[in-house]
Parts: sequence; structure tokens; C-alpha cells
Amino acid sequence: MSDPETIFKACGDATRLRILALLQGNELCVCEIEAALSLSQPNASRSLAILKNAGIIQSRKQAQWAYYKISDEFFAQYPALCTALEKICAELPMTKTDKDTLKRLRETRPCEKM
Amino acid sequence: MSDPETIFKACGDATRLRILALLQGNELCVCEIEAALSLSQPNASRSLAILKNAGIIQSRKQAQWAYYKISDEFFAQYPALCTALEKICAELPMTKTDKDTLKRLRETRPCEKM
DNA sequence: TTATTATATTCACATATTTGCATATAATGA
DNA sequence: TCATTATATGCAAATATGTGAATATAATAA
Repeated sequence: MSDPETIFKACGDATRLRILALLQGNELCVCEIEAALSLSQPNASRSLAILKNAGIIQSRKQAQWAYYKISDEFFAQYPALCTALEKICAELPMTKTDKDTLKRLRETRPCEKM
Repeated sequence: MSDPETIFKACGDATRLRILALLQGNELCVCEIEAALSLSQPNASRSLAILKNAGIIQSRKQAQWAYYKISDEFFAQYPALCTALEKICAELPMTKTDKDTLKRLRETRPCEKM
């Protein structure tokens, strides 16, 4: 788990906040995030790496997919911040649109497993 | 009041977090912060400007001094984040030392009015 | 084995950020 | 008025960050 400076720095980016908003309550793979937010594959992967390095999200690998979600450790160590972040993500201007896009993508199979 | 991205970016810096820690519950002038944290005068002033621009702190001018404190608007608009930030600041490794230094400085008059 | 899919990483470039130094501004007091 | 104190800002150099394009890795399937 990183220090607060690294955590705040990781949150200080519009793309990464949109990713965090999508991950609230969901475990998603890179291709879902990439498709829902119209990010390039490297950009999605790197943004997730920065959030993971900060300890905000965690990942697990299953078959060829990497699944990311809000980190249990993050909630354990910074519960107030984790909750505040959840509220803030819910209120971001892009969040409603992005969540709708994700929902639609889930019906049209952006990657094999969906 | 700024958007979350700007707020998180402003918090994503060790010096600015130390300033925020000192400002929890206190209204301080630039020279107090400068002296307590051993910052150059321009660095203290600019760090405060970044935090103010993000809406996290507010300032008032009295005589030749500029007093800064946590912004009422910040607490009003992002109460959960404001509270989380307070907790995090209290637990920063430097905070205890910095607050002690400030206390000592207040007894030895780092700037005229003290 | 080769091909395909998903993900991560490297490189290069543009942009942004940080900070020291110098300077400007503003208020006060002599 | 001039000098002093407190604060803010401009400039320039160093450093960090963000991103596209290309490439590497890893797992699966044929």
C-alpha cells in the first residue's frame, strides 16, 4: 500500500478517475474498461498500472484476462478516503454515460468471454 | 471550487500535504508555514496558491499578512473527502514534528505579529 | 507447431510540474 | 518621502507525466 501522496497523485487524472468510477462495485477486465471509455489498449493498461501501484486497485489474472477491482487493502487502510472517493466518482459528469456504455458493451461482447 | 481531478492533483505532493496537515484546525500566515516547514518563501507562497486554486484552502489578507485555512466551501462541497483528508494528514509521518516546530516558532516570533 | 487474443512494456515526444533565483507588489512605519 | 516586511509572480532549467506507436509477453485454440 502506498503513501497518501502517491494515492492522491494517482487520483489526480481525469482518465483514472473515470476508471475508478467504473470499478466502483465492479470487477472488470482491461478490454471492458478500454472499450467503455474509448481508451487505447496501452493507455488503459498503463492507467490501471498506476492505480494498482498506488494500492487503490488490485488485480487477478484468469486465463488471458486481467481483472481489476477496488483494493480490499485500500479500503482497510484508508476507509474514509475510499468512501469519499466512491461518492466523488458517482458524481463525476462522465460517470453516468460511461456506466451506460459499459452496460451496452456487455450485451455486444467486446471481448471473448463477455 | 475545482473539480476532483484538480483537488486530488493538489493533494498529490508531499509539501502540500504537510501544509494541509498544519492547517487542520489552524489559520496560519505564509511566514509561519514557511518557517515551520523550512520552505523558501516563493515555494510556500506557490504551494498555498495551488491549494487555494483547487479550492481546498481559502485566504484573507490582514495588514501585510495573508492568512490561510481549510476552505469552508471545500468542507461544504466535499465533506467526506475533507474529513478523510484530515485523518490522513493527522497520520502523516512528518505531522507530529511539524506541529511541534510550529509550536516552538510561535514562542520565538518568526514574524512580527507572532 | 502457428495463429489469435489479451495484456504489458518500451521508446520517443509533447506537455506539465517543480523549484531556485530574481523581481514585483503591497502594507507598514520611520 | 524611503526603508522594511510580507507576499506574490516571472523566468528559466530540471524533472516528471501522459500518450501514441510499436513491440513483447502470456494464455489459449486450432
